[in-house]
Amino acid sequence: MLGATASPHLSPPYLYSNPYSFQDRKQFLIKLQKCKSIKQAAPIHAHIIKNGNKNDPFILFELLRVCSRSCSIEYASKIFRKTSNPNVFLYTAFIDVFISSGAYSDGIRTYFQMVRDFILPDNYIIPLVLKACGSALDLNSGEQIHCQAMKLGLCSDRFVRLKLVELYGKCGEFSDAKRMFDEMPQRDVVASTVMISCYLDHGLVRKAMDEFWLVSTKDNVCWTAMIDGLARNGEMNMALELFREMQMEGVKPNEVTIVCVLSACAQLGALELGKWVHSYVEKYNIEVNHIVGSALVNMYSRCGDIDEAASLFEDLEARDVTTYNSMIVGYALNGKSTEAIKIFQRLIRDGIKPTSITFSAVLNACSHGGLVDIGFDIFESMKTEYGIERRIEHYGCMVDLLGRVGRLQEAYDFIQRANIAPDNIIWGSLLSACRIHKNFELGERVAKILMEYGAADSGTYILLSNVYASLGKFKEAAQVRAKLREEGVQKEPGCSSIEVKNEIHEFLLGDIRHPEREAIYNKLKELDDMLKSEDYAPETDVISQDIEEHEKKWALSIHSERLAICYGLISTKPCTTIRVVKSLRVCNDCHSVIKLISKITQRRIVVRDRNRFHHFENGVCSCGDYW
DNA sequence: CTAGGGTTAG
Repeated sequence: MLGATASPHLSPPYLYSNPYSFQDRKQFLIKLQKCKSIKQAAPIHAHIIKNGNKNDPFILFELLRVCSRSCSIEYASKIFRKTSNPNVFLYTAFIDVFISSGAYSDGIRTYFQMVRDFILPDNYIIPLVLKACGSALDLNSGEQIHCQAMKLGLCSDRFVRLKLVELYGKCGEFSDAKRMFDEMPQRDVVASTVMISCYLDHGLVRKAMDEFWLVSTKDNVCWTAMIDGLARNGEMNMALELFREMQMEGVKPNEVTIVCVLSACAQLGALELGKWVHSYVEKYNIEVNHIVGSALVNMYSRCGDIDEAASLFEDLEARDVTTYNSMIVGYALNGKSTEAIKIFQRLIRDGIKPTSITFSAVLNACSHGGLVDIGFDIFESMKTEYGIERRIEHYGCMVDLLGRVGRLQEAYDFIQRANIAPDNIIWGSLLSACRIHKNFELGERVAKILMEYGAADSGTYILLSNVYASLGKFKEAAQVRAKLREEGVQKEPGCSSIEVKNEIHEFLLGDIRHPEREAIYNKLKELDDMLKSEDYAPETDVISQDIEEHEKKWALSIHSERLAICYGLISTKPCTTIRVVKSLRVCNDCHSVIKLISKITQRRIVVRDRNRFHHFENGVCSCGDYW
């Protein structure tokens, strides 16, 4: 490899003629086992070659293991290509390099190559490649390997079975998965966890739960898988409930559990519970590695406590690019554009390589802050300075940025000029800008482009119908709504939630399920009357046109965020901040009303919508009325 | 003399 073998006087004629070689060989093996990266291994490798051990299969095996740890496919391929007659061990190690780098199909291909070369698979390599088939959702290869395992009599092996369950489960073949699972001699917690995770991956929450309760000794991984899966399926409250139950059962959460629970808190905006989890981390000495650190920063910023997020970020011992990303996203979400850019600059100064996500975050911050020039500088630098491919979401940020400051025609030209095919999100954001800046001519042009797409989501349709409504073109607005219905695009129900005394209360449009509904609606009425004296006129144009005007007003005032705020007003102490999380974007009318409510009640109201935070204080919103 | 469970943030 390094050309050292060319000089015969450097290599002994026989492999172990050097009396020190045996000793050296053992040392090499030990040293390689300790290597975390190929960089650390390179000098040892050079030494190995000089010493004449370079064809030793055990040494080669350890070298390939190092490649696995540092995802060095190229280095591994070079080594492997030079081995003559690789055995099943070397194949296993080599394939593992592909799989741990995420190159599943290359791993699977190499396995079939091995079989063609008449090397018999063993009970180690079969589970390895089955795992790859599962991860790549390659059912076809998986079934072939299943057959081979049967012919070789390996199907009774516990690990083979585990991976068969995983393969079929991940591919959604639940009857096969269940059969593999049930045929296992004793159902163990690991196999159950695999089944549960697979159900949850496919949204089968009920089935996962049933299986979960059947596990007699649930360990923390099993609990974690269930908690995380619930959160991923939008069952945030159930996830947190299970977390409490886990502790009552005396099962100690690990780092992963903490990360999953923090993520659920972040999504829910459950600040109090998030804080509690944070104190739990400190109390039980759970290691704040960079993943836990990022999750904490993320939780605080998504719960609207950006100051706490920032001070935590400063105190972290382990920071990597994702930690920085979380902080940038946090500042952007909370409307602190300059701070976001400062973190970005610090990241660069600290010599960390930014990722595609870093740029989405920082460009998003520029867009929220209307920082056009800085935004374009950073956008340009992506390719020229950092060699990162600019993707559709980055172009989207730029369109957003131009749109926000009202440079609509430029935004349109930018889309036309971009060497990337615009999607409906990009057109949608321009459409939204046209509506806010009341450029209906361009708005309609964009609307027509969007209609041609056909594949628009419910948000796009609603935006479109709102533009028509604003133009007074009610017939077209109605047509869009009709099209929405006829194409079966589900309008996602808006849901707002508020955390009061460690409990999350959820409200839908016009919700009357809450036990304190009467007090809530009384408050709503009371505020409504006060608003009248504040010269407030509802913006009913955002409501579909097939209902009466007075009904429209009512439809607006029972928007979920108002119900949540009213509940906050009656259930929390005066002067405390009210924090509400909404699943959709805040509508224009609610935005103006909440501004007024913050003024009338002298409360700080923090609303997180689908895209960002609105910090309302004394009649003003941090978003500057553009979102 | 070589090796293998299930659950992590944006």
